[in-house]
Amino acid sequence: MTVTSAAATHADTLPRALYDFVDAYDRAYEAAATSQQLSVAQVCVLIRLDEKRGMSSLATELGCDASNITQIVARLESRGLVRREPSPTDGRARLIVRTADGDRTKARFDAAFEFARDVTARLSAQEREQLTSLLHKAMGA
Amino acid sequence: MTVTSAAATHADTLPRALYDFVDAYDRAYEAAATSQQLSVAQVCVLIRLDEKRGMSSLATELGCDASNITQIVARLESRGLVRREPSPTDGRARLIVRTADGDRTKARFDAAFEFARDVTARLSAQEREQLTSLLHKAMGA
DNA sequence: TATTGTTATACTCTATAACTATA
DNA sequence: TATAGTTATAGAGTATAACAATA
Repeated sequence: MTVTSAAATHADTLPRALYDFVDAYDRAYEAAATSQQLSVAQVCVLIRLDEKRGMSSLATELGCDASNITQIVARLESRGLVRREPSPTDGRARLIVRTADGDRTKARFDAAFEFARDVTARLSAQEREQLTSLLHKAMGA
Repeated sequence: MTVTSAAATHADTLPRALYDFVDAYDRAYEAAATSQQLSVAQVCVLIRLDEKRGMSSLATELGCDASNITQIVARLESRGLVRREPSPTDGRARLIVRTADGDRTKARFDAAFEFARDVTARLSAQEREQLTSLLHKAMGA
């Protein structure tokens, strides 16, 4: 998804601000992934491996098919960023583990994704609190 | 589905709220596209055709390669949602035009994308103004 | 020479269906 | 029977490179 937050006359409406903000976020996220030669999908898996876990758990959380996870994990594994271990409790399952190399790559991704830090830096403590609260409310939290 | 997704825990920090909000927005956007049998990329092109325009202009705005646009437009054209016209002023260029059917499909997409309307409905007038303003500031506007 | 757009190619994401091994 | 994961397959997005036609 992509957009131009063009300086439209007075596109000062909330829907437009939402669109532009999400677009900026998504672009920054993808750029950070690309900086580590990763796709967004690969990052989505990599960052969810702070603890070892099974594929079906990942598929559920990411809202995609299990066969999808198989392929993404296979690519991450071929690059040495994760590895598969047999589950000690379930003979069918495999646990995905992020390797030390994967840890370093994730850390570099985090460092490259400056967007959230920029947002934080541009707002006062009170504004940050306000924004956090408004976003929760906007989502129906 | 896209693997761009969300998570389960609920930390009250701004970075986390940003991530969750963008994830919710992206998922809703994709669902609206899917409801019209469109990909997100196809929607991105379709909604930018309120006026006829060339491919390179679209490629620049969307931040992708021109060959990419060629393919997306070809798929939209094969479904009758857009058509290509020769440019009257530049023999190399083609102008992309959204057809009447494309107009209707875009309108149905807009109707299906309820996210922004939901956000609006959940906030008071003052909160909407606050959020709009905070998002602009957060982006460095 | 530079630009507009296309074609060919290759890789990735994604879902569906069929399959295995295990529960 | 149901679940965890894989394989095969196919459609779509994406970029790069090479190309044609025009500016």
